[in-house]
Amino acid sequence: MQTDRWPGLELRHLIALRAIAAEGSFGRAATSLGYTQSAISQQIAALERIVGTRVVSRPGGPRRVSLTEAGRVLQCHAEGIDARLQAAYADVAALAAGSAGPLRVGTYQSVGARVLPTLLRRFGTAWPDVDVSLTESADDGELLALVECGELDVSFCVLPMPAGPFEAVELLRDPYVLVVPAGSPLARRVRPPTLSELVELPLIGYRQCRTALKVESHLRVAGREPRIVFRSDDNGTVQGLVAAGVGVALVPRLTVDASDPAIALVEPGGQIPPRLIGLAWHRDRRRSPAAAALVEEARAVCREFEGRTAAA
Amino acid sequence: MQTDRWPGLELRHLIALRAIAAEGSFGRAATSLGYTQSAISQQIAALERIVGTRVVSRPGGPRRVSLTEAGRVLQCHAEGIDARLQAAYADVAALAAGSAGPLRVGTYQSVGARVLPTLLRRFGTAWPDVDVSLTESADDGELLALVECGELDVSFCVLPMPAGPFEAVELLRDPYVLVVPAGSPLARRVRPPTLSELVELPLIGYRQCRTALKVESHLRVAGREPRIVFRSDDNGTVQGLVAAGVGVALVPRLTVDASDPAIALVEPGGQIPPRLIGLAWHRDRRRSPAAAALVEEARAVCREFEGRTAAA
DNA sequence: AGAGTCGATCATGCAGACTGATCGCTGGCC
DNA sequence: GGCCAGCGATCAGTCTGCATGATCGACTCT
Repeated sequence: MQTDRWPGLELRHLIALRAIAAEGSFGRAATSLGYTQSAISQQIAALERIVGTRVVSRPGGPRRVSLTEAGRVLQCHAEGIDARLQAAYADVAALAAGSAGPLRVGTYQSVGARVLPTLLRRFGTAWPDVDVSLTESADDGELLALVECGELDVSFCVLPMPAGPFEAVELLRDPYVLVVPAGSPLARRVRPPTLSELVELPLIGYRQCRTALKVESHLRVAGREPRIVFRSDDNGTVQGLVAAGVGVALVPRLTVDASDPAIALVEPGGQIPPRLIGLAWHRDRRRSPAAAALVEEARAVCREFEGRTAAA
Repeated sequence: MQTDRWPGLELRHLIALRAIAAEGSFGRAATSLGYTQSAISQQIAALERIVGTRVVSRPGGPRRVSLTEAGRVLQCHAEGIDARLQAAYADVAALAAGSAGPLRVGTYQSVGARVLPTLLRRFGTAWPDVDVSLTESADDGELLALVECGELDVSFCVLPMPAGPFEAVELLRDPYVLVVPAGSPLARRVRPPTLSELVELPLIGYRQCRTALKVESHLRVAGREPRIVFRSDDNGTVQGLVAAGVGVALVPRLTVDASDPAIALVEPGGQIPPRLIGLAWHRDRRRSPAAAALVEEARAVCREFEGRTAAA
């Protein structure tokens, strides 16, 4: 343990450092932690004595203090340690709940509608004791944040992931399709529309989805700004707007309910890279047998799913 | 910080837990930490009060204590936190040393002889202030352990790496070649020798190299046990033994000094996957500009190197 | 049954963490 | 230019709480 390098270092020192970084002042950090300014002053003094370097630069006078470079490095590691403690807490809590404990899964609409039903049904028969709880969000970054702080055990996500203490497996490649009204002339076309044709169309887009931004910037490569006539994060709404003739939508196939007679799907021409859907978990957390089984089951379900759509 | 989940938790509790896991007894853990048994007893009691679960199972009587499952989970996270603290220490120490500080690089013989000279020469002219110190080992696991505890900044390694808090880039693919004595009939063969022919030959192997084991098990697939007539970890020795006619050696091309007139190189037939050489660093440590530059320079050097050998 | 080993517990002593008050410094304001 | 407000450093005092040492109870092995 750190015994041999930084004897005397305590978590409370790192907590104080972090509070100072957040508040920009010893006094405010103190009140935010329920201490007095004097206590914080002494804690930082102790910390600096331990690490042997100044970690907070005090400009003097009524100016905000800031971390030195060493302080910033230290704070970064403090965040990592904090994350690890959160993971430990989540693990111990999960262990205390036992195998009957909840398995908390993050998901979003498209995955939820297509692969989750099958997955949950199969998993439920294999692990009847585990009760799965779902958390849905339109933005997978939000879900990953919950995974990071231990409030979710696994979560669907779009690959590549933002940086963080995560591990993930790729589940399936979800190609983009163009959703058009059923009667549209586009639906009868033989040649797929090119990227530059796509840019000309009135598009219905998402509001805050990370993948949607990527697709739009992809369209932008064609030279012109895509014309987004409406934004919604609800797949049903997007599809309904297309059916109503408001515009067309370039969306991952999984988000589409293909049985809707009011719309038709068109393969877009330009090579738009498919959306990669994965299943992610906390790198540093213990993988419970149930969670591991869920991941395996999800892979199996998605393999079948891809096989089916490829055959169709 | 953990303030909000486990108030009162201190590093010393985790240290005590770890000592108990290592020693198997409160008393021995106490003496190993310089405490009394009573103190350890109270620390574990406090820890269990904080996390809300028993973390050490005390069988009673003169039997070894052991960690409960929760305890083991906690200890695993404690190791991670310890590693993070070591990384923090290394980072702060490196920062204190300034840009003139040492850049400690782990390497092994073959890389050292072929790519390091060029790399160091170029890096030295670009970063004259940085003094690079080298640590050599025949086993890259040893080097990675030094990276993990912060005593090396970057290290060459063979991919895929053992698990650990590492990141790495692939530098080059190093194909295996068969080293035979210069006069050997093998050197004049047109068709490359097959795997099953290789197994028949007297082989000179390595002693403790992780990659060597992989190659030998690869040969074993051919059905028969390869006949290792001698083992050495020194590339020069291996090559000398081949030259002396003791046997032949199946080694990565980088380890061979091709200018030696006493030996000849033969392309082996069976598809032996090439050795992948990478450069690894600690995932959680700050990448100093010098270290990042070294990595980039190494990639450049190896790209050229591969181009040259591919052309030859 | 007795000896020996181990952890739990209790009273005690003490280090060190926090408090509250005070001082010195700096920048902004009149 | 002088005053004031805000900030951190410092110091003495208090008190929490950690470690100590002795003792007790539990258990195993002989």
